[in-house]
Amino acid sequence: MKGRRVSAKPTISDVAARAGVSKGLVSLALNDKPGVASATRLRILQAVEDLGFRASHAARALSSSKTGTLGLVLARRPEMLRADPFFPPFIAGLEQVIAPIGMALMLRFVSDVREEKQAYTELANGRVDGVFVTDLRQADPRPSLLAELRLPAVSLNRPSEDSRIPAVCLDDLPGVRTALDHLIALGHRRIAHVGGPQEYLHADRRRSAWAETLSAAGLPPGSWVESDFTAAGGARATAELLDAPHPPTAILYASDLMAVSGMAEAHRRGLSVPGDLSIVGFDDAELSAHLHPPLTTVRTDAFAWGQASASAMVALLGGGVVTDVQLPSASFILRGSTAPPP
Amino acid sequence: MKGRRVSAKPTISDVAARAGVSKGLVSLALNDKPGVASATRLRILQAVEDLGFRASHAARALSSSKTGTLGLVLARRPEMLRADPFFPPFIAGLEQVIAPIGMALMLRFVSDVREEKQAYTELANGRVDGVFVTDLRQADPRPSLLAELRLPAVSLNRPSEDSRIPAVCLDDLPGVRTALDHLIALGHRRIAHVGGPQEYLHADRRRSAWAETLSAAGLPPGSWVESDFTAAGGARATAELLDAPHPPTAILYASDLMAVSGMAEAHRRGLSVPGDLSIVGFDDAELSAHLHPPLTTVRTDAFAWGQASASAMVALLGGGVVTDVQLPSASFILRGSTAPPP
DNA sequence: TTGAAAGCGCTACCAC
DNA sequence: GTGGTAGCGCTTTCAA
Repeated sequence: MKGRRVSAKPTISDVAARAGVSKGLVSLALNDKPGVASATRLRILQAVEDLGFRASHAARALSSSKTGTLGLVLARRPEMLRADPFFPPFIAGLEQVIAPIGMALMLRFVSDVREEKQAYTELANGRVDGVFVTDLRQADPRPSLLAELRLPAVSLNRPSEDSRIPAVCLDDLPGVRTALDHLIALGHRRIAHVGGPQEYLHADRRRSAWAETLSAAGLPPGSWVESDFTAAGGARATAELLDAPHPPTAILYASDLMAVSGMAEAHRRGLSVPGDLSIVGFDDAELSAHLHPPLTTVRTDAFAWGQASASAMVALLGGGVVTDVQLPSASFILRGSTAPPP
Repeated sequence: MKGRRVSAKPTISDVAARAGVSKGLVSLALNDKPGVASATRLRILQAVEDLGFRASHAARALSSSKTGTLGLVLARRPEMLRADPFFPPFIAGLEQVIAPIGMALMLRFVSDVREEKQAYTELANGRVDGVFVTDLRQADPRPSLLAELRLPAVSLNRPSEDSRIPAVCLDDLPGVRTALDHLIALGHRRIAHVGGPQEYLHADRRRSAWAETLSAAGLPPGSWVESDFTAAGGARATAELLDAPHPPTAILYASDLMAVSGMAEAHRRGLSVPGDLSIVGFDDAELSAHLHPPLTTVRTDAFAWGQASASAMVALLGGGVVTDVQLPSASFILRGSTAPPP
């Protein structure tokens, strides 16, 4: 027999039949579109309720060519991802704005550029409506790839090259400048830097802000080493800096993780922090405020960044003209790991 | 005119036309199904290549009722998520097995049980083919919800209640037992515990393993406090333990994050670690090996857990009979934060 | 305001 | 082996 199978999910046709209207009307009512008499609308909504109807995403995606999902592809080595304090709150911020409007996030982890390209290509193929571009790199291939793929995108900060991708910007510089000004005011003259891979725009920018602030203050160029955002890397870089003939009295790190392992390296050498060596991190990780001494650092609001990025994406997909958004800059968090030089 | 629009994505019909065959055959060829002459198959593949054709996910999902996506919903407070060392490698493990077969992961963050239920309900509605159930809780509502939703699932460890959900199990106990045996062998008699929220099965199990091992060794019950997996919580719990009339000489924590902030709390009180207080964490976070002293801890292979979970899911969706999988147990990592009691 | 019907781009079934 | 055709469950015209 052709009757309603016992436990099959109700379809829009079932709703239409029960409400005594056509499928088309049900569709209009469900999507809050105009042109449905309110009595009819009520009847339809009642039928939806009675049947426990929920529209199929797949069907909706096919006929409207909107998936209701957004993509985030993360290209990083596992160790770098492991302790990254940025993405959890960033994603939470995204979710806070997209979940209420029925959208969801698709996540991809990739380990090299080839996989990355493939991931975007697959996502562009009817899996997502748009993607967030994070961790901008030098000569980043993604803006042009995404343009080619015609995949809407929102980027975190502005890519170096021109592109039509709207950007949600958050300036790290004020935070690191304030940190350095504080160190300089304390009397430090040899302030070193442990940076992230300079391939990343943000790592490069933090390093140049450091260099420029030193120079603006009339100090000689400081020493620095390019590290990799891992704990091991931070310790190694710190050792290298401390082994130099004229070791620094303060070190600015591009991440809290590296700063903390750098602090441990200093302790291992019998140096006290901040007595013998001042340390400034970057990120304000969950742990940082609870260390001994608590870590002086620079904070970036990843949650707000997520919210703003998601809002920009929603506006973009809605066909709006999206202009760049500027978020409050990174801020300096003064805690206990900085003091006058010995 | 009705011709091919200049830049529209090619469809399966375009491929069929170019190869001079029917859509059905193209579908068979694309999905490696039998019944296509190899010469024909070659011709089809060539046409696919020429046109740069990629099958639409939405269309495939609708007609096959398989989305090719898997869901992961994380219900936790933002602070707990922020520094969680488990999910990044777990997700990387999932990706390693699902990405090569064209599947992707959909992520949802929710903050309470109501949102959680809604998230699963939405995912069940044609957004994913199955979900991973993590962070099992006491009287967890999810097994029955998922059964009701008829949403295939794989859980990490076995829910307390009976359920047909296949589980991928990893036993924490051996790791914590070995850790305690080590402490006991060192001469410790007052070994305290800072646990996670006991609502979580894994937190509860770690606590009972601690209690049982003490008792099995003939020691009196130790003191413990229920904390929340945050750095602040770990420090607070440690202070409470240390303020007691007979403070412990060693503390076993349910997470590295709590252990590290506990260590800082000890330092703040002028206690040396491990001289005055021995500390054992749980997780082996990225930072832990690079602390001073390096943290003795218990390690769980989250990446392997992800791989195994994904494999179980693939088998489950493939219609196979999936039996529980047992992974190697958590292992004890002896480093520098443990020593004989003062 | 409403109904009927034509797709969206695939998969799957049934003939030949 | 292969071609035709009927859906999958929606959205979106176009008439009425």
